[in-house]
Amino acid sequence: MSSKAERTTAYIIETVAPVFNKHGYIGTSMSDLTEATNLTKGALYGNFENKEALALAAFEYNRNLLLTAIDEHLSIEGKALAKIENLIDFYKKYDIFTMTMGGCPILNVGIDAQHNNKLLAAAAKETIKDIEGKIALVFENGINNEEFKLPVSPLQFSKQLFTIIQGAISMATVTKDRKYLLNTVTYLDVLIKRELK
Amino acid sequence: MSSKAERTTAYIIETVAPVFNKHGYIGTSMSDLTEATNLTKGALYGNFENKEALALAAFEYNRNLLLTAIDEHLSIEGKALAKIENLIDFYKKYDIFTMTMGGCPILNVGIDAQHNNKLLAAAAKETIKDIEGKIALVFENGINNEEFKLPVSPLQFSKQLFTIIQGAISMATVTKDRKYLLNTVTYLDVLIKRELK
DNA sequence: AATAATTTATACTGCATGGTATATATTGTT
DNA sequence: AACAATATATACCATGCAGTATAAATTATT
Repeated sequence: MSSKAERTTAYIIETVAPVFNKHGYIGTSMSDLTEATNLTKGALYGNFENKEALALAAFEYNRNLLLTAIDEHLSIEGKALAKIENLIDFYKKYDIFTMTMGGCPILNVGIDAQHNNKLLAAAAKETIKDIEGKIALVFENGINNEEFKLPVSPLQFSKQLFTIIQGAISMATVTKDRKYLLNTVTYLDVLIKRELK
Repeated sequence: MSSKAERTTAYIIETVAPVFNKHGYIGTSMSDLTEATNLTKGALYGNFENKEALALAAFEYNRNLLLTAIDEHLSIEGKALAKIENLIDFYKKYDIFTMTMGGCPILNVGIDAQHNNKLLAAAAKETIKDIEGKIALVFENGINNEEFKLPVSPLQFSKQLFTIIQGAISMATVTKDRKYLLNTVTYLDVLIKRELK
């Protein structure tokens, strides 16, 4: 069983993660975190070196939640096209999925950290690369199994797909209107079936 | 001619605008602004009520730069399709266009202000609505002139177009890779011509 | 040119910030 | 159960924050 120390560290991370994701690195104060966790500064600084280490752990936590969900949706039984459609379907409720984490971590951290924290900005960028790679892998399998052909390389197609998805997330976030997610997803379903020949 | 006071107010806004856009509302301190403007707090508070009023004026300034550029690209001589293509072409160099303002104001302010400042968040949302309306108007004209037909309403098509564009901007921003803009624009050119029948 | 009005600079609030030193409490080990 | 090790709480830095009162300097008006 995990030690008490390990459990509080984990508790801190998961409690702190949505706070950082919502208010950003600079927008989150240490007292915001003591308030959220009901712990004192001593506890936080005993478990993490400083605010930056906390923010990085928080992002990594959200990032893993997201990557795990994507993996799950891409690893269902069936053909590559079904996996992709399943992933697209996941983004239909992406606002609900990201609700507990306080919004899309890639977008929030990626934009917030851009001019405020290099490590966080790099982590957001890396996460995009990871997701694009995961999607590209499924497209590759589809091609190898002679399921369909693509007009461009698997990675390029994956990038274009994720760009549109991320556009829907951005618009839905800024306008607080989930219709952007719904409409984009239905559009993507049509698009995918048309492009994959 | 404008008075000295009017000119300094304008000077403050245009100097402060990129600072706010880069570092966000909370991430920008009054001393950041005195440093950027080479003015003192007295001068800033003499021209603006508080930090929030400064941030709002700064966003409005960037917003107007953007809306003006969009208007210009949509008001060239010729058919509706040419106007749309001209707008899409504008976004190919959007990173360069937004460089002096420190990135896309809609995205930066829209995400940053989300949980930190209601007025700024509302302003970003409103700007999206304005842009969508402007694009939709062009599509409407194209339909009325029997230039083409659309699979959905002009506003809906405009929203879908802008969602993809904003996706490219988000991805290019977070990954610091302008290829997302270039590739998305070339993709949109194909898409538009295919959809407009 | 003299004066009134306005604008800017200076100096200063009170409060919040990230971080630390140390005392206290809790945990794990023998 | 006793003790050592570790984790947490408390109290405290120095610094930075938004904002203000007032003095100095600059405009604008007569």
